Amino acid sequence: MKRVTMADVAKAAGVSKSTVSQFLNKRYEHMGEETKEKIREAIERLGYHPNYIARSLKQKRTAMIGIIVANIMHSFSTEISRAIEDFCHEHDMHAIVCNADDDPVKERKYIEMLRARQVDGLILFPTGGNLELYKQMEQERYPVVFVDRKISEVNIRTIVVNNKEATYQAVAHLIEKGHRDIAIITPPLTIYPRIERMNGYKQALNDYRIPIKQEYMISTEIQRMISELSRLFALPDKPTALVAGNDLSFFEVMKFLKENGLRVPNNVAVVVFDNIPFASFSEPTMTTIAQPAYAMGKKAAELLLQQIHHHEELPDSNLYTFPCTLMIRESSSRALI
Amino acid sequence: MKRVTMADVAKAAGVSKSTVSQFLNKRYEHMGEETKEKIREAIERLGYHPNYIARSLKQKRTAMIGIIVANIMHSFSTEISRAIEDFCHEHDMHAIVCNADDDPVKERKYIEMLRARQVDGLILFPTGGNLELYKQMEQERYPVVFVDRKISEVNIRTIVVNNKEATYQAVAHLIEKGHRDIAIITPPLTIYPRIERMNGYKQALNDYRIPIKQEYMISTEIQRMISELSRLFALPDKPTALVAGNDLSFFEVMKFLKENGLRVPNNVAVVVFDNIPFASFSEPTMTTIAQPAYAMGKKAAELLLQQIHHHEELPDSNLYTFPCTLMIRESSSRALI
DNA sequence: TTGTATGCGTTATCAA
DNA sequence: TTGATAACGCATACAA
Repeated sequence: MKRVTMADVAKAAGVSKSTVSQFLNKRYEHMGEETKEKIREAIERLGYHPNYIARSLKQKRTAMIGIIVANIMHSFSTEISRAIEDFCHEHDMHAIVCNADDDPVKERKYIEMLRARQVDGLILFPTGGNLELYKQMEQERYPVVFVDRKISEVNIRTIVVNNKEATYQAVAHLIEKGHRDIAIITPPLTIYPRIERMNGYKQALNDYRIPIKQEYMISTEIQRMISELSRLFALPDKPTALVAGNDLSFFEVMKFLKENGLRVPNNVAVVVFDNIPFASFSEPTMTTIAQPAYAMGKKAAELLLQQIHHHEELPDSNLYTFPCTLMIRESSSRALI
Repeated sequence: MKRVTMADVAKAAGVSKSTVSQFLNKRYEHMGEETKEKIREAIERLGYHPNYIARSLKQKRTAMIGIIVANIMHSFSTEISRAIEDFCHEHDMHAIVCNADDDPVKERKYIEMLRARQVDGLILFPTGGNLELYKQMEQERYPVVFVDRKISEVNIRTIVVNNKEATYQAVAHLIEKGHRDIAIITPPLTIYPRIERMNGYKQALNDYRIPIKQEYMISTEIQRMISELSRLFALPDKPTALVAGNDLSFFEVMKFLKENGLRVPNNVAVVVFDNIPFASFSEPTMTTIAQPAYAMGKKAAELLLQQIHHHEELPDSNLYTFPCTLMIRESSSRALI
């Protein structure tokens, strides 16, 4: 398995390495037809394939970008990654996807690993736990785009959705269907979008003059959700509607309801913040707050490649907010009388 | 953003490049404590980070492997990828995931791209459309593991499941519940596992002396499934049970049933070949033929890293068959009287 | 214990 | 139009 190099090709074709290099880079404007043919033949005969590692070393670019997602188990993450990959593909770039599991230590490790591998830029779902590192990249003008979470301490282009407004709209929808006992369940309020979603929930209740009850707001680890839900539904004034703060919370909710023989929407209405692949054909169909993940990923890739290729200055605003769509389906459509 | 190199560190610390290199590779058995300290300090002060590209060029290894999956939209693919990544992670390797979309042209392109990037090995869901390329890798002894599909023309380690037996078992289960009109729907029979599943279906019917009907066996593009299902359920002897050959087919089946007001399992029993994330809490819960995807991915990674690190010879048998588990749930449990 | 010299496979600069 | 030659940043054999 000894690799054949450019030098081998050059020797076989009876020309110099530089000529072969020219040929490979399609810079054969003034190259003798006969020379080209010799090289072509030698490449074919030896089965030569260029070594991108060597090229990258010389050119100081790898044509690769890194993606560090918060949690690969969220379909939101995979959908965004897919969009980024598609965009990269169209621009002769490649993407390496890493999973930080919402852990700042892993995040740091991956940022360092990817930069050591000389990726040309980074798309990051920031945990928020590596401020100095973010700042360092900012001041080095290393190409970076943040997705899903705003980090106010740094000035880095960021793609987010209108978490607060979208949740507000969903809660308003439930209220208009007659619900007043509306609970919300999210993972711990450690990151920006979860806080914003919770704020949207509170704002809606406020605006509709419905008192906020602490016991209706659950923010806890996925593993503890089922037990918290038991507590919630043991209350004398149990909720008639439930907002799941993301897809993983929603799965826990569904497991809980199933186990306890609670029917949707008859016993409780459900709305979930996230795209659920089977929402449109589950029984019942599920009302979702759909994030435009594909468009967001595409935009992130676009912004990153812009930085990589044109070294552009940051515009005045570096926050790109995408609107969500409330997809009203059966799980929340039954009016409460 | 000018990179700081080992030479910079050496100069700043007042030592030579090689000493710094020794230090970085933890070969400081006989290194002066004072020298170490100087180097440590210089690295810290300059913010030096090693360049893995340069290191890879020299060492002729990148500590990266490539994964080329058939179709990233299958949860099977993502689950396997995740297992491979986890295993790599434990062994200080990294994985690049590419999506061939079951297209031999894309597959070839990715194989060439990944090898040009000098990945140390490849895990491949082979399309079957690049035999010469597979053979070439085999004879070059380039580390490769195949997953999901057996390619009989080459002698490459391959991880598969017992497609035929598992499908047989699922169909037998339906028969024992009283079904005799059992249909099966799969994507086109272009690849090994789909053919095997279909064979398992036929074998079961044969063994139970149930005549095989051509019109009960649908193998077509995802986009055309809904219309084929319409045809199927317009038959005078419409089926009472349906086997979905994979997750994407299953989604089409569910969409179709929903649109046509057909209930599971009352109007039709359903079994699906693939892990469905929500199978255990959907309404009804879904009977699945569960593939041990995580274990398969782990094994694939293990076999690959073995080849990479130990250049081992192929054992007598290069086929690793994993058994599936029939998870009987509500969608198929109602006995037909 | 540390330094010098050389090479990894490519591209870029400049001559010829 | 093509060819020497010097980088790119690191690792390593060998010398000091």
